[in-house]
Amino acid sequence: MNTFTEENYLKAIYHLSLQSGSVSTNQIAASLNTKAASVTDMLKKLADKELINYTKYQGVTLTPAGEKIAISIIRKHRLWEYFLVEKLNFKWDEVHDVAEELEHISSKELVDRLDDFMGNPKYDPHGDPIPDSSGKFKTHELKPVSALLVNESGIISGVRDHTPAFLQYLEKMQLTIGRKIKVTEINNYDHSVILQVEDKKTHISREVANNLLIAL
Amino acid sequence: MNTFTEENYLKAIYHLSLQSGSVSTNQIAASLNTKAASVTDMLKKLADKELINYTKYQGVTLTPAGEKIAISIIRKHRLWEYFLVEKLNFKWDEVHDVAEELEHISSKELVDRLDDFMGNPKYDPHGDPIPDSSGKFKTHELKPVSALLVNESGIISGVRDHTPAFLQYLEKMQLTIGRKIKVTEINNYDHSVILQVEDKKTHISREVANNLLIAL
DNA sequence: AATTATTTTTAGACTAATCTAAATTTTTTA
DNA sequence: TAAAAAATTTAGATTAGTCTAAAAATAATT
Repeated sequence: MNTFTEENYLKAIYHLSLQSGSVSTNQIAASLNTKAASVTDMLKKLADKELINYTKYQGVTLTPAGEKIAISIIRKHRLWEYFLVEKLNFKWDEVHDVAEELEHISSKELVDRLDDFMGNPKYDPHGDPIPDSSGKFKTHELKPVSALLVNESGIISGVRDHTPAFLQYLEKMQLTIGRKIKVTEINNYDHSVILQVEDKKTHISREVANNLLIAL
Repeated sequence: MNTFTEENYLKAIYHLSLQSGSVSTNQIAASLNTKAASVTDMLKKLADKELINYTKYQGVTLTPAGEKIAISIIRKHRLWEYFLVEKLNFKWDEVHDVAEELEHISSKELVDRLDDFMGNPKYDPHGDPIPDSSGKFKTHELKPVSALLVNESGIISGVRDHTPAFLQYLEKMQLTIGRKIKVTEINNYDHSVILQVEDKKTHISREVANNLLIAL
């Protein structure tokens, strides 16, 4: 088995890889709030265990074994988030930290049973896909609201920013997963957007429009 | 906050205290599968944090602060066991190790909501009482089946041995929590006991009778 | 009460994860 | 392409938890 710390490194590398391919020491350090020197030490250890491909100064990628572990942690994280929101009535902005702890519970049996108990959900409360027991999941194609033109519409299906502040703002604006929205106007000075949400209009900034994702 | 290890020491000391009052270094070492030297080191640390009363060579007791933590860990352990059995269909002999991990999840909010979600159960799957949110719980008076005389009866309400082997044996014999039993015969050579359980008779050894607890 | 046996503590060492500061390598830029 | 800047690694320490072996204290027994 791996330590919590090793799991957190693998997860961080996985998430960073999705954007940059190969991941740098500093990227990992920033993402884990630690120092580059600490990262280097851990990279050596993970390389020894053949969970990452690492050559000095060249950045890292996950090996298949490392990716498998990363995905299993993400599966646990997202299933627990779903549980917290759907069964224990947590709000979607309150679950992250608790799920960060729960994701390290090792029992595969537990996670698979939890999955069944909840009816095998496909997406977590933030719209992120939940890997199945074998690690497979859909990478759905989402795009930011800011990519829509006037009169185009879509269904809110994810967020690019998971911070409580952003999630609380969306909640207040009723911009939650599953809602249908339509762009009625785009301000071409500040790129802010006016949306038709159900029966009322909502004005959001460019930044919010960039971080709110929709499926067409 | 405290580390997992500290929590495990406090829990062990709590359980051992119930029987012996003051707890010795060797008792703790045996209970945690560690060495006496390691225990001494940890006792110093816990004493520094004022979670235990410790004087060299004299054994330890928990301070009120230490006891509060121990009980909160036990609350979590038992609630998770209840969850695993009642919601996720684990068997009562399968839950201990998973609960040993889950009990260290720190969020009090999580535990209290879990408690409510399950309808605030009073006993865990092995019949042990679940402390409430403030740490209070009934210490019910149980006695072993071996203390019953012929023709006396009672309701199975707890076990003194929590090992999977014992629990599986009880399951097989249908000697599970809530069942009513009556002693029909006691063999005065080996002290084995013949029980009436529902509509059939079951023969159990003295050892089993010692570890099976009933409420009158 | 003296000696033996047991228990407990201390001393010193090891691993995992972290850090700061210095050294090295890579990248950028003039 | 050489010098400066940025990124990364190494060296050497630190903390938490553990261990073995030896020393010290307590308990048991003759």
